[in-house]
Amino acid sequence: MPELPDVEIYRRRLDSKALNQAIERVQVAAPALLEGISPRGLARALVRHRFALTQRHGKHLFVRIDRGDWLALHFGMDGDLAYYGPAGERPSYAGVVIDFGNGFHLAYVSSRKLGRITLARDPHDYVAKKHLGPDALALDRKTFVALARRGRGAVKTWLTNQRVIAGVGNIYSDEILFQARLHPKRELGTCNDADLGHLFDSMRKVLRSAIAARADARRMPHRFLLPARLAGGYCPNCGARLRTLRAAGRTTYFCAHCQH
DNA sequence: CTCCATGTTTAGAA
DNA sequence: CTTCTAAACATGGA
Repeated sequence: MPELPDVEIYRRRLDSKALNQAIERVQVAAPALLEGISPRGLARALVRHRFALTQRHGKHLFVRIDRGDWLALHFGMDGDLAYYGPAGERPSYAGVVIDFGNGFHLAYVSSRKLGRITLARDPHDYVAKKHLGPDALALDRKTFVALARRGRGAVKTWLTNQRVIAGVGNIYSDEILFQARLHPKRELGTCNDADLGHLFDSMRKVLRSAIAARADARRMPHRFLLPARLAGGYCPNCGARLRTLRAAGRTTYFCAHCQH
């Protein structure tokens, strides 16, 4: 699930539970998740330290290690963060488990192992190296419109390009375009100021609603596409059967009647 | 067995 | 150089 809203939920979970606890041990069950650092190196960076604060940029989560670097987490297609106590059970597919002095644990969970864990000097440095665009929720309307004016091609491809704007992926781009009533393949160059303003508003509304719904489609407003898509099929606006196409290399759901 | 999946990177084509 | 597509990554589920 990990697009911007999901990662924001992970960030808040870590923030409310796992800060300022002494790290006693780091177990790496899936070394393939680590990028540019060995299991021993990761343990050396973390053990006897504490997490001080968190930060998020797009789909990337950063955790400041006191008197040290930042832990940078990306979650791929199915990554998750689980926090559990002494009585809790280690989740399946826990690739990295951090044990705290209070008996609690933080686990990076992923079966497909498409995410990555690494150390960064600081978030800014990491964002620059990855060529990430501005965070979707930190972006103001003027900058958004200016970026869009420079963009080319299908609006969905542009919106999901992390080098343009960081945080929007396949699932939420469908929701944003549905709310903005824009066809996923609509050429960006044919969008006027009203279209772009509407797109910006929809992006903020969708991302903020998703965070408020704890990134759970079942808790989202019933006028959203997401719950309908889970249920399997009809436009919550006009009732037409939803259609699919391929855009930006991925399956795209949309309403041909409402989106142009 | 086949196909598909919420992400990213890379190779190759146009 | 830009843009797009397909494949690859690893694995589970329908």
